[in-house]
Amino acid sequence: MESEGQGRAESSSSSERRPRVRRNVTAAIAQDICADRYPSGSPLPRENDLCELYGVSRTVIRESLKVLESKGLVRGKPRVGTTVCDRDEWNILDAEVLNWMGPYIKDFDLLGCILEARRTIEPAAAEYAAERASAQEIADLDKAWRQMRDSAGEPESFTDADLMFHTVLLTASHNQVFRRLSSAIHAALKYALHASNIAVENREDAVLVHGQLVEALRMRDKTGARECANRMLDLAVRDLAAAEKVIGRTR
Amino acid sequence: MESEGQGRAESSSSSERRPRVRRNVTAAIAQDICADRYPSGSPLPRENDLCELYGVSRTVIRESLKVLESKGLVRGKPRVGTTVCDRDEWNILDAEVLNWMGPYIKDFDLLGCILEARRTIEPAAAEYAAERASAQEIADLDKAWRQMRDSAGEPESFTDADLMFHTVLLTASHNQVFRRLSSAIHAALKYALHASNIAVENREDAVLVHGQLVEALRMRDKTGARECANRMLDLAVRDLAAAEKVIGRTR
DNA sequence: CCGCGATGAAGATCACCAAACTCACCACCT
DNA sequence: AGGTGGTGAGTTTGGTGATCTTCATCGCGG
Repeated sequence: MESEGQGRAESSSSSERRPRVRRNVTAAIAQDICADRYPSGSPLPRENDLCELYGVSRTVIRESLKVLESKGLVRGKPRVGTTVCDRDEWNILDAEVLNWMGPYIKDFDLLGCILEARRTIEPAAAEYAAERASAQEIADLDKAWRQMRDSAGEPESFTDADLMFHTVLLTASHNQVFRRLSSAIHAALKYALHASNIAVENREDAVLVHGQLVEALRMRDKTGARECANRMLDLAVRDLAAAEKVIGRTR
Repeated sequence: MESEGQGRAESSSSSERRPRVRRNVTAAIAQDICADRYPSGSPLPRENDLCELYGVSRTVIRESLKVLESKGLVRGKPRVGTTVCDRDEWNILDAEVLNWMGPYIKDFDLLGCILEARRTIEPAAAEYAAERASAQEIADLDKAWRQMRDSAGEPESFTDADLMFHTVLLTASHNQVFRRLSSAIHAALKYALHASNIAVENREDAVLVHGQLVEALRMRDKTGARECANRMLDLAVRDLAAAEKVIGRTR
């Protein structure tokens, strides 16, 4: 109607083509939920209000809510409204959810759980990878490792390489469950590693162990791979603890 | 033959009396995809055609497609069409997806992967459960175990109890990732156990090991719990192999 | 061979209708 | 007279269909 605000003709001209209005709206609502703007257990505004709040039509809002519902973030009951689900009903194994939560993960509890899971899963994945990884995958791991080695002093690059390393490792396990888990954990890892890299300055030991793991995979040494993964995770535990201390002190 | 298959009506919540047309449509499309009616990599019919195929309006179709897209089953490109994603892009860690796939899991590869993952995860979860399980959770496990013990000859009841047992076990680990995984694996397990219970007649050993696990948890015996879980999974491996042989012969 | 427009399909909005849940009000019973 | 219970209006989500916009694609013509 009158107030528009819905960039109709001008906004689509040159700057950003946005065929994805809905995607942004979904993310926006999700992030508002993650940021506790809409606290757990309480109702969301009415759909019509959400339309105005986010400046889109009700159809878009509804599609977004359906997606959010399918990921367990909210539960829409027929004529009573949409309420935010409790955090442990969220599908935290979904990459998108984790991405939305990422910046707002305040409790180290979740990061701890993920680390615990990694501690369980990655050694096994490394072992499977030792017998199943393709040459290409080993090469990718090696490439990621070299990037880690060469990017001392560049936390950005280091984190990227680290992420790549773990993603490829899980993929190389050739287990569909682990593979999927990797894409989910990727998101959480991004923030955990970021925190770690802030807190920990000395990454040489991590580089060393990662390199040994690649070597073990190359040798198809299952037990060696498992041990390397274990040592890698020992370091991760240490780093998370350090990060927790730093972050905890900061706030 | 062609339609329905919808009969398995949500074992989850009790008063599930939501009219929910869209939910059914989403499931219908998803199951058609899982049944390879729309093969991987090929385009879905146009949205307007889907409207007629499933007898609903375009809005409902679109909401369904958005949900499906958010779970990685399909990928909608702006003005090109919606295509079915490759199977390994599907979010198989999503309970709904697994439920849709369930009846159509034809490759024992996925079941094998899940079993592999369980072999990795459940012993660790058992160990964590040994130190963290609440009295209530142990009681629930005990209850599930007794139901297993007492339902010899009733595969239905036995499977239910078995499912309950593993779900509670994962929950009792008090690790959010495992917990979430449990609700996902639950769906797959349902079909795997069903197959196993058909193929294997003697469940006494399974009952025995499950009982020992409960006992270990009660004693807070971490290594004992881990060992029991390992033995449990040895049986599961055996059972899946047996099931594979039987099913493989059947078709 | 290149560009230009026609075509077509998805993205997005709007205006409805339908169903059912809420709540307040009012009548009826104790 | 006061509490209980039914009823009806209003509200809110579920669902439909028409309409407009925006581009990707393809074929035609310069």
